[in-house]
Amino acid sequence: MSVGDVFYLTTPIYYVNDVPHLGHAYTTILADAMARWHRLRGDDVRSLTGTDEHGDKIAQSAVAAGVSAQQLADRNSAVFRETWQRLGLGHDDFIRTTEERHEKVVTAILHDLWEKGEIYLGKYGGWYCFGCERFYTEKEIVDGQCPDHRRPLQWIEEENYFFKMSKYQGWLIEYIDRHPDLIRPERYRNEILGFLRDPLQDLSISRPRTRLEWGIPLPFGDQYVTYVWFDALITYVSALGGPGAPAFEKYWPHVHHLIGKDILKPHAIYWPCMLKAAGIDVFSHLDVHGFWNIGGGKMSKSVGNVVEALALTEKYGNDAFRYFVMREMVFGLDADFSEEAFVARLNADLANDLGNLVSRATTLIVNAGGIARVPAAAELDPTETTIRDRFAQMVTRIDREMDEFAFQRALAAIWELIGLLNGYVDFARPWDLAKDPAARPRLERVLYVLAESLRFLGIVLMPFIPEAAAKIRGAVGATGTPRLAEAVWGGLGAGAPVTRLSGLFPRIEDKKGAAVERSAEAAGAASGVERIKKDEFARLDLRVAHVVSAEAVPKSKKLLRLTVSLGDHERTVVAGIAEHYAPADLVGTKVVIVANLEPARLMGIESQGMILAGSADGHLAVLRPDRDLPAGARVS
RNA sequence: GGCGGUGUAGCUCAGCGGCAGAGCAGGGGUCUCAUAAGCCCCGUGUCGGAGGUUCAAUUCCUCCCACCGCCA
Repeated sequence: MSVGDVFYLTTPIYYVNDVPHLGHAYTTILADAMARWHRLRGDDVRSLTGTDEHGDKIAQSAVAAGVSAQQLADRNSAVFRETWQRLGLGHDDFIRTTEERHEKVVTAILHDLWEKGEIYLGKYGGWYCFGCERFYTEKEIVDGQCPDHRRPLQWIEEENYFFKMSKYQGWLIEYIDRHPDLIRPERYRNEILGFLRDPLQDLSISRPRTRLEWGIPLPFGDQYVTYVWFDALITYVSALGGPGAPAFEKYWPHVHHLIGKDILKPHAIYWPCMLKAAGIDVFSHLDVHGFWNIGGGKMSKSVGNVVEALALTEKYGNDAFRYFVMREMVFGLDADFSEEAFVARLNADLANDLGNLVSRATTLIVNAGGIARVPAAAELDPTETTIRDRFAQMVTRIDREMDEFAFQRALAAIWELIGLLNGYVDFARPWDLAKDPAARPRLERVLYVLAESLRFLGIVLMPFIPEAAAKIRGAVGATGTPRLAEAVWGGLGAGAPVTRLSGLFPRIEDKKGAAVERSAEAAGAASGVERIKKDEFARLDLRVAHVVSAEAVPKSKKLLRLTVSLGDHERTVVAGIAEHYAPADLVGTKVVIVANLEPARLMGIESQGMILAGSADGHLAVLRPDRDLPAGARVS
């Protein structure tokens, strides 16, 4: 790529039936860093994020919450917006699928496709559960019944509009073949090519209003609304004003879609076919990242997980969080997220290497009374010319790595320089030079190399850790918005006002805590029980629940299916107590449940919680409050 | 079941035909400007297993095992 390029980057348009979690944050952080990198280069950048707000799930959640779909969407969309703000993540545009500017473009594209004969009315048949308001596949069905409601399913044939996607199969395979870097990394490209070896089906793009009102009406069939995926993908285009709009003409030819691997198929298959049919150029790149596993380490033992990951930003700062997710994960692959790994990175890379370098360099300069002059290139010794040359090579390398979304390698390149500079300080020994008046010229040269290095680092670090980068630039007297063009050796003037900058990234000293933890683990190993802190216990949401109904789960000896009330709502809980309690023993009584347990599927039934019971020698007793408490009362 | 991927030092991974590498962790040494940070030194590990191709295989091929992904 060359400087001054146009760059359009999109994150997925996040579905608002969920709160922002680590996965959303990761994508948005990458997008922010990538956009900052291109701005630094001097490119004409536009970045987009937003929220996807139509569809079944939103409509259902709204009913459950007792608000309108629009109200729910407004509320949840705002949560995303606020989260990005809190994490310091910017974007040029935030689009919502419920906005008029979007609906207009969707309607226009649908109309166009209908006129071109790309859409037809067809019949679809499937097993439908009126309780769940959804179709089930043959595999999901248990004994011909809905796995959730245990009610007979009905075979429904309904008419829907279909997009003639199948006819684009051959074209798409050829297109992907001819554009090796369309889908990156390669593993996902191969996955899509593998998928395309089987026949492609036409895509249902409508839902009848008898089932779902919450969507964009089809312009050619007012009994229907548009299927969410068809609607949501078009945001990438509608945010630019749609085909023909000035922003569209400028930015669309340079679009990069950044997504997680979970939404690969709609982006790599539906979307290019839709674009082709609509006569719009296919996006230039689809960049696919992996998942964070929150499994290993401390967090798995705790109840919370995803939310805790975001809480680390509050604890350690946005920059540290950004740095960790970009440095730890190889773009495209999965990685493990744990507080231990986070703290290890923070201490080793940010505190020991970078923070300490900044601290010692600025202290040395300030102690020596500042830097007095800019040395001529000829005065540099071999170590210093190496540093100068390595900085130049580093810029080229970051550019290359960022072109491939290889954030981890771009950061590794910067940290190689940081290591080199720490070595240079030890080698040059400016504290000794300061004791010898005759060594003053040499001292000034060394300090200049350090100050200039910090200025350089302050520029290239900006996309990755913007707050720290600004502080570093400030410490060597650089102001304003940095540009990559300034990342040229020798840019720092004579007598630049250097100020001491210490504690940029304080070390996380948790030795005491770690020791306590180890001894607790040792004690736990002896007794078979691990000790936990009080706040860990507090993460359990224990509630008094009123048992509304109970029934044995068919074909299971142990399981009872209970419907319990928590006062403001009811939920289904599956308990392995059928050998000890008859359903009638429980109905009408109050029990204690773990209310924030991750839902689990038992015998095809989703259990949203766990009943507390004690057991010994084969006897089992359900815990019940010995005085009356209202359903929903908190237990602590 | 089909297709694909991965398996390399305690951990995370790079290398992908020519004497086994990095970072972290661990051990030893050293400086004192610095955030008890830095710097230097220390790694024979059946490169998952078994065959094969080759002058030479961690690297290519076949089979097997384990894990993962996509599809059914």
